[in-house]
Amino acid sequence: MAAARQLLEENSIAALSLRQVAKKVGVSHTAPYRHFKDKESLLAGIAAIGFDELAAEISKAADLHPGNAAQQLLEAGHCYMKLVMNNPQCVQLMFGNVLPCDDTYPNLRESGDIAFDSLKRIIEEGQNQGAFKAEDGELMALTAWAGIHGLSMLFAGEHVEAVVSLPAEIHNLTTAVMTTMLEGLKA
Amino acid sequence: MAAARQLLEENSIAALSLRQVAKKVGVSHTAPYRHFKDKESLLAGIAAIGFDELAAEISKAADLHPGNAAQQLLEAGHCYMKLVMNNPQCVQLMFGNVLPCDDTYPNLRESGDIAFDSLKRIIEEGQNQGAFKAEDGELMALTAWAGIHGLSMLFAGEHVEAVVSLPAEIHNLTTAVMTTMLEGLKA
DNA sequence: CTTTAATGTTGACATTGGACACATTGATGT
DNA sequence: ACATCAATGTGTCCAATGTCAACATTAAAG
Repeated sequence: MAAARQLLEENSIAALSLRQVAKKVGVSHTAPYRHFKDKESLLAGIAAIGFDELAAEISKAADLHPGNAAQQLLEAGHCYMKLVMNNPQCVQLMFGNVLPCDDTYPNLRESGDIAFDSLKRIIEEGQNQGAFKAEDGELMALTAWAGIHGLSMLFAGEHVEAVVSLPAEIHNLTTAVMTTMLEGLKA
Repeated sequence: MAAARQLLEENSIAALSLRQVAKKVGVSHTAPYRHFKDKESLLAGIAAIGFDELAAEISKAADLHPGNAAQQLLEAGHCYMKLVMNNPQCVQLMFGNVLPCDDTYPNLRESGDIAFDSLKRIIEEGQNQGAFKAEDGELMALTAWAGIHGLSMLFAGEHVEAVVSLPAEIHNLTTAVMTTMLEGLKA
């Protein structure tokens, strides 16, 4: 899976072939089928790891700023952005319509839910602190998720002017956009 | 291209083959190469059409509510969401990292810019009306774009609970999320 | 020492993207 | 009327790929 992930990021998602992975690992071209039913199954495994890393990053961001939900959310946004920029192809796998989102891969769905929960915890903590308005927490978490997600996807897809390709610039822009979005969440 | 687009939405983006398209149109499997250099080139053409339709939808939404920028933005969001839900695979093509975003396909980039401009016009009109705060319009447009984009991508990827699959539910949820995001843009 | 599950190997097959040489055809200039 | 030529389509061929089936190895378990 490590080899597959590396090859995935080196080339595009469509260009990843099981045979390449097998060759990189140094086994025959059908050996991967002993570990993964499908090509899709391997991809689902990689995507699940991506969600796990995302959840870990968000939780870590929350721990960094105890008692300050707005700061936690901002920090989580920066982590989200960083992860997307560093693993664009993997993110494509996680959020693109490449994999079925039904219960074909229970691990995948579960990992995704855990990541969303870690974000929801930040929102709820902010509500308890009185920093965020006391509306439907799920809905507010979805709003925050959508904002960060959309921004990072636009960046990863290079749909923002190429001027803003320096990490520092991205950081500033992320802060600006998220600050605006935070306005709507505050109490 | 129409046949290709239909096949694209019927199956996944990876499953689309030029040969299928050729068969559907009733020509030999190499005939498409007279019109498109590449498979990628055909996909780029489809993606460009997608951006054109998006731009048209946003402009139409703006015309629907003259003088009310907030309402225009909300309407544009609903159009965006509708378009994404109706053409998920095409959107995948437009925003996924499938196609190179440099100047390999000038039409593609241009169509994308036009769509973004149509959104930016709404923001600027809102600023002129005094409805939106008078900060960097480009940045505010990016914020709005990110929010709508993220939300619709999450929906299209079925990352939101399956309970919310009815069109009416989606409409309500979109309104709720966008209303929250609008807060940060208002004067 | 046998059994068995895990893992790997070889070989085959269909599908696909793409290159190439060749045929058809319709408009154009003489 | 006739030659020219660009646009379009056709058939053939090849390499890469996903997947399957039959067979080999090997290490743990009884």
